[in-house]
Amino acid sequence: MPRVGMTADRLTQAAAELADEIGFANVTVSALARHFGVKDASLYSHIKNAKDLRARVAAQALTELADQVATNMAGRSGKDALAAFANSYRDYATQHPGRYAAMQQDLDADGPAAAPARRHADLTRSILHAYNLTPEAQIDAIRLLGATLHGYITLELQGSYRHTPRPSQSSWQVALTALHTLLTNWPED
Amino acid sequence: MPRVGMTADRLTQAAAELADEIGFANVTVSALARHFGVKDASLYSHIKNAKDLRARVAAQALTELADQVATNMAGRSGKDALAAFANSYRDYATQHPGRYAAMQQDLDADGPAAAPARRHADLTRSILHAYNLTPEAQIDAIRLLGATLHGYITLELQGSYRHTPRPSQSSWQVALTALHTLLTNWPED
DNA sequence: GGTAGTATCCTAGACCCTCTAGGCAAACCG
DNA sequence: CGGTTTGCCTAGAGGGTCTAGGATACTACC
Repeated sequence: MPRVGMTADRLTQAAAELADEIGFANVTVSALARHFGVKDASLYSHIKNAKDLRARVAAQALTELADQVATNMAGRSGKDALAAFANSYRDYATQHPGRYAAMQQDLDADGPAAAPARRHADLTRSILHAYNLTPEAQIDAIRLLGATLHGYITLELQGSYRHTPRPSQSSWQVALTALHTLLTNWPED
Repeated sequence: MPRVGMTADRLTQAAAELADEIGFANVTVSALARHFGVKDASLYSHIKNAKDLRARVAAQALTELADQVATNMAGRSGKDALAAFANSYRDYATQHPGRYAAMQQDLDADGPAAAPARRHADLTRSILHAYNLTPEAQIDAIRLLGATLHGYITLELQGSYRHTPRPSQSSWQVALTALHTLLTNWPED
């Protein structure tokens, strides 16, 4: 029995790729073992259990995405930063639907995904610097922004916009413009 | 062996209640059979398979929610209608998280949930009557509205807003006001 | 290069969930 | 009241999760 050379990281990477191919819900310990030509039980030396595997995939995806967001936002501010931020999310979700789905699970506050999740919160806040908001307005704005983008991407990925002639790209542009206008003229009270 | 008197509808109803109690993901044929004090195999005379069961729960939830939305929106228009619509969704999701999760699955276009899903599309469109939009703007508005509300509710339910002092209710009100303002002053082009 | 130790992968097996096939009996219906 | 339907059953195959414990490929040290 030659050793395959599995490590937690290689398993996570393979699981992430598998998620994009067959859907995150179908990423099982068994499927992953099959992919490596190995018995199920062998994986449990590297991962705690199935939930742990999924959390690792989520952590990896969150890190990748945060890197892309940070890169694309570099040197931009205001509307450009907003667009870069939003488009990074949407593009990532389109290119890696399985990984994006992985990020949506209930992830434990002490799991491997906790640290990268905080990075996302910071990146989101950084967009709002240009828009001079009071601390409370900032919280509302973050929530609204996150909700809108996440909601749009989820529904688009789910296929909700496919049965209407108008291209999703147009609606997306309109949404971004609307968010920018809203942030610029945030209701005082 | 006394007969329990299961029907597809009673199973669906019980599955919906179970979903709210233990989470939609944990609603299995086995769990449902246990709940009725019956063997797993017995359920398959009433439902096609596990997927069918879940689709039925989704259909039931969609119908219930559409009824509530329609009731709460009756006689209202403009901002009142928008608020009634949005709050109906949010309240339903809060009171019935399992059922709300059921609605988010990929549901086949020919499954039991197809008809109620169309009702929701119609109800959403009816909100926009008051806001005089061009046909294309209407599509963009529906998408943006749906995305924002769905995104907000999903994130709130997921607990994303629990670790910040500001009450979610305040942010929700701000979001509704912002949506109303946006719809009232929809960007011409 | 031999040997001791460790990490990797294995077999075996328990448990849960899904679903099919076929049997028996309760309920209904003429 | 006897026949048919239908509801629930047992039996069992197949797949996923996970633990315990055994065997072997590698590593490191003498």
